[in-house]
Amino acid sequence: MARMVDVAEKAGVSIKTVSRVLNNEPHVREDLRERVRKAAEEVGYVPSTSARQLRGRRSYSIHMISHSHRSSYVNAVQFGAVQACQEKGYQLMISLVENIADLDWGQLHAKFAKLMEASRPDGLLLVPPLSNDDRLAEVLSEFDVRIARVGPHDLSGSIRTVMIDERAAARDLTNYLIDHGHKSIAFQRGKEDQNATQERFKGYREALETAGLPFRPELVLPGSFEFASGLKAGDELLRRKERPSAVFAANDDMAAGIIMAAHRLGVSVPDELSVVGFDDSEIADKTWPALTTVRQPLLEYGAVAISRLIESMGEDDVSGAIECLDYRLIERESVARI
Amino acid sequence: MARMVDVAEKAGVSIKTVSRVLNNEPHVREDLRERVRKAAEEVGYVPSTSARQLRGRRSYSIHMISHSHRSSYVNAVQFGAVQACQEKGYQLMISLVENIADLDWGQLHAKFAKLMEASRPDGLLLVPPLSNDDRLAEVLSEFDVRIARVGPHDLSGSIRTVMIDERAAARDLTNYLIDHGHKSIAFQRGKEDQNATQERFKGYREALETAGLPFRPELVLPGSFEFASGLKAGDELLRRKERPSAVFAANDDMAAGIIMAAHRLGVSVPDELSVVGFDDSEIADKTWPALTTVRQPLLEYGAVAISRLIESMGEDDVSGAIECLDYRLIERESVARI
DNA sequence: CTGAAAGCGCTTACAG
DNA sequence: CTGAAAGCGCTTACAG
Repeated sequence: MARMVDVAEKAGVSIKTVSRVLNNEPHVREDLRERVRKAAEEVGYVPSTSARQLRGRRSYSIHMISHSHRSSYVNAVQFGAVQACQEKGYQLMISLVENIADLDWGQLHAKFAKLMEASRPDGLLLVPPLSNDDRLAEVLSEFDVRIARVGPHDLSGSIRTVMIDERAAARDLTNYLIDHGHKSIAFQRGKEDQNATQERFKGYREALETAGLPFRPELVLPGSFEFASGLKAGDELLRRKERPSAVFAANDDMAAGIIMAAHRLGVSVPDELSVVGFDDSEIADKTWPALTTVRQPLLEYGAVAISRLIESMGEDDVSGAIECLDYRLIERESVARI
Repeated sequence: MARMVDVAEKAGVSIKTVSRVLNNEPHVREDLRERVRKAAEEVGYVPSTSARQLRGRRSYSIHMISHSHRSSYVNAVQFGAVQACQEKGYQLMISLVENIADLDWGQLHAKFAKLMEASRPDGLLLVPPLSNDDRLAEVLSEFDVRIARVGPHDLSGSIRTVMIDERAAARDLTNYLIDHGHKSIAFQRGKEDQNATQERFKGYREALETAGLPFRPELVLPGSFEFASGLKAGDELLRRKERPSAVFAANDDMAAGIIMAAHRLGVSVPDELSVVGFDDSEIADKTWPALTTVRQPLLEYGAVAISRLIESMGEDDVSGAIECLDYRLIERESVARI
């Protein structure tokens, strides 16, 4: 393994000059710079991460904190994050932190203290539902790390956030149903402590209001973002005497559950019931009929959040800029014109 | 941040003694051991990973090499691996290596050389399809890392392997269909370069043979393990004049595709066509009807592979033990008795 | 059984 | 613009 001294020797300079060139620092003549780069290339130099970490007091790593592996949302964000990290010479580490609701403040603090001390990441990437947890945000503010989060947020807090305008997307999707002639549209909510639930619901209501359609509370169903809750809600809804002509489920998994409930009861989708979801997750094109939904740029979430995090490492700026990315309505086969 | 000297001072011993205690090395009196442990606890000592890495020439990290994030198989294995790593004080890093088939030997070697030099993992965890690539195995053997892989293998090579007996599982599943009265059973193959395809197919044939049923080549369909290939194969199969009463798809995603093809053509599942898959992946209980399949212990794959890898770090033993875990047949609603 | 010294490969702080 | 020295926090190799 080539070290810095080897490069320095080859180029006929001191190791400090090599360090300057390789870290893109100023105060090196251009010809020396060239010579060093060439020498590094020739000896096949790769910097030792552990030495940089030890002396530089930085870890060159970012920790993504996730609550579960059973989420295609999380996995897609992770993929984008891994790619961005690889490009910038950082490592992405994954930690699973389950059931934080069960921990009191002290336990939560201790858990993260241990995690931070063991790996000392330069940055943290939070994904839903952890990115929605105010208590967690408060705990983390006590540590010296940059944080970025992904997912919808109202409050312009002090944390860098990458998201889409979920309310606008939910409005668009509801309008799509209205444009197809639907006047009686049910809405299934997701978990109550997630901003996604609130934002998507607000978009739904706003679209109804703008179109002059009545909001009917009995058409709002509870949910948990899980497939099983869609199955249950669909079953309940479809056994009613008066059925809506369409359902907007707050995510695709629940929409898939509603579709399965319809199959079981012999209700034809979309002819007797139109269904739309949200996210465009794995299952969206594997239901029958395939789901009309909104695509979130999940890979981009990860990539953008990581990039901002790394860019901010040098700066003092800890302000919580919110970055809104583009979403897209994906038209498939689960909506009928009536 | 507490360092080793702080612990040593508190305990009234040298830092070498602290190092011995914390690394469970011999040659320390029990009372000193106790004193050091207590001191470490009191000052809240957490070892510096980078210092250990730098001096010890080990990274305390394991790299999981994966081809894609769009695989619930990979994600589940990863989850098990992360947990095992956390328990043993290791870090799991994730790298994505796409399209290695497009690279020649030199490029492949260069790609991995770069990856290994940048992060210097102590071990590598390979998952399908990368764990099936003989060329990759050859390239990796040139580096000084322990390797473990997950997934089916015939050959008792020189790489530690964690798997299930896929052939036996495929036999069981085929027998399940036969026991339900099916005599004409189609089989959809997966990707041809994966051992899973070969093993599952062999199990299917063996079961037919044992039951005295004829093997009919026209009932063997090509596939790629992807949902779309199931859709295509199902469509082709169901348009034939003579249809089998059951299909065994080499994984769940294809089985889900076949079910969708049936819905589209108005063929009732399972009444007119029974379908079984393999893996028990995310989609298996979200199809309609839900899939009868074989569950692989994916979390356990990750956990066991990581444990074996870490255990082997001290040893010289580089033999490629194969470890077979238990599988389980999951009965759902996609098979009819005829 | 215990410890003093050296050194892993870098970056920081300082000097010229 | 360039470099010699010190040191990050451990483990290795050696001595007693």
